[in-house]
Amino acid sequence: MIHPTPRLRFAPSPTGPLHLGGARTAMYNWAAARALGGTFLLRIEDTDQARSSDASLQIILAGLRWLGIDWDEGPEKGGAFGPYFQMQRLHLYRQAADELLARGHAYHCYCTPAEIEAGRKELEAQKAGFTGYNRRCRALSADQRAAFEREGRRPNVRFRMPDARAMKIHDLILGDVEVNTRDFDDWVMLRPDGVPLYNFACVVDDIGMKITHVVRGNEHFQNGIKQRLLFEALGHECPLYAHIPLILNKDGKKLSKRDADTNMLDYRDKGFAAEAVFNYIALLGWGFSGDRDVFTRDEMVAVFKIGGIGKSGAKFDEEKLRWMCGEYVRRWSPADLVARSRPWLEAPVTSAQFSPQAARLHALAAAGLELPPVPAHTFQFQAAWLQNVLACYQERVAILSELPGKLPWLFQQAPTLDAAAQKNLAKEPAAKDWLRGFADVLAAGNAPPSYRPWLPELDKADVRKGADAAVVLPSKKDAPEPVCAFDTPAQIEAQCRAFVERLGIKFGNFVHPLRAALTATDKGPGLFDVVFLLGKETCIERLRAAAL
RNA sequence: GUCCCGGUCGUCUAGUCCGGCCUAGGACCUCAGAUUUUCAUUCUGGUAACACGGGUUCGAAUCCCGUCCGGGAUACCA
Repeated sequence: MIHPTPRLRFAPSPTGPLHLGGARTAMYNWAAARALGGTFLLRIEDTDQARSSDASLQIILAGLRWLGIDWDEGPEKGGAFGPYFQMQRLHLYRQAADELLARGHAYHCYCTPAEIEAGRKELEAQKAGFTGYNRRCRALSADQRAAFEREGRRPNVRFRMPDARAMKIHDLILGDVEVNTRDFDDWVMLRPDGVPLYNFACVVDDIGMKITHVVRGNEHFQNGIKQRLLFEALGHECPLYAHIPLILNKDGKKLSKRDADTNMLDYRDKGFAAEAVFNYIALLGWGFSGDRDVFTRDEMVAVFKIGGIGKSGAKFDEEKLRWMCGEYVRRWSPADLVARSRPWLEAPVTSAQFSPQAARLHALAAAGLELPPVPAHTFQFQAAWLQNVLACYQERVAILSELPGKLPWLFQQAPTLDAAAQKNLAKEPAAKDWLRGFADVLAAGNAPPSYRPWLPELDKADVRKGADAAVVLPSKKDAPEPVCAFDTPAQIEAQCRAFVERLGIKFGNFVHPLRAALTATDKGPGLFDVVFLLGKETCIERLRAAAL
């Protein structure tokens, strides 16, 4: 047999957002298609008309795009095997159903839901192992059918399952599994209105779209049995199946579409990096190697094999996702860091659509935080300074939404001291004198000029006079001393140590009130990077204010 | 009820197919220490698992059987 071009699909139903499990299924299909050099397509299973919506579709597509899962055929793309929406393929299902009806693989069923339920109850009462549809309409005479029709009953079409056929099937992940058709229903293929149900539409489309590998959640394993039989009845070879274990929630149960916090876009809106989320999800049931957890999409594709997916369910661990995000944030170039942080920092823009800015507002409001106003022109006219600022936070942030809450000391004229800062300021009785003294040291020194985002008249010129271009922050221990027209952090530190020595106090004792006065908190970048970023005038002002 | 699947540190996993290199490796979390002007990063080290019981074998996390536990399916949802 000539091996056909691998074709894999992700077939979501637009009845809710893209959740974790769906994202992972899409990812594994995508990775397998890329690894096999095949085609990855998207098919929209919108036959549940009551619950499908265009809004859900858009959210699903946005989620996939955000994760970097691109498709070769499907919505917005087209392709030679379309249409890719099942509701646009109804004629194909009708045609296949007629064929099956004619060949005796399917039959019309006139039972009402109540009758089906009654039949099931009866089987239960008999303590029958199988308690599905009682197959009453399997052998209806022409007269019986006509009578039902006269009653106004509209039939659906059921698939005639083989009576008791032992099947040995192979699954790429589960291996060989033995099942018996007696444990399965004569399932409904087509509703009376001609809209197909999942198993039927799925197979007709997998045939029509020449799908070669099906990777999907384990909840579809039994459907796979029905589908194999349908392929056979239709005279086609079935694709290779791979049923992957479910992602479990904290309670160890199947993740539900209705778990709001599993919407992929929520992770985007909370500030998680897309690559990190991708990387983390890939790890839920699959291992890159015995000793590496962080890898790129390309690296994944290079080694991905469907059979390498694990068999047991995985619980989602947000702690590890968080760590993963930090790993990615720390790998970004300074320019990337600025670009990716921007939506979380910049003053909100008006937009009818979703914007990360809007999400940021929510996040901040929820945390009870004041907005860190980073004016748009700061990005434009103080780019070097801002880059230094953010670089100082690169290893202090894992999720971008955490960033704004850390920056008020740089963007407010008089940031409010938090409890820790107040404590550090009050600890040493002489602290105020020290601070006043250090203000004088700075006044005599040559620290860079201050940039003050809070001033109404914002200077669009380079108020920093090139200081940030000359000194790359954060300061590193063994880095060569930069050439700068102003005092560098290292030089400021030297001045500080000399000052402390003159005073005859311990450096460690001085540093805490100094940080408190300057940053209004007890955390943050290196102290002398802080002085450098704040600039001469602002530092002197804050030190003298704190000394009052 | 019936059918199917699964079960290695708290969590994600490597090892299982082709028994010995496994006194079970890595990562997250956690704890201790180092570095240090805070926080963070980084580094070092520690705690922590083969669900249980029987086999087979010189030898089992790996093969077989049973038990228990967990999950999925059993829709005119997908």
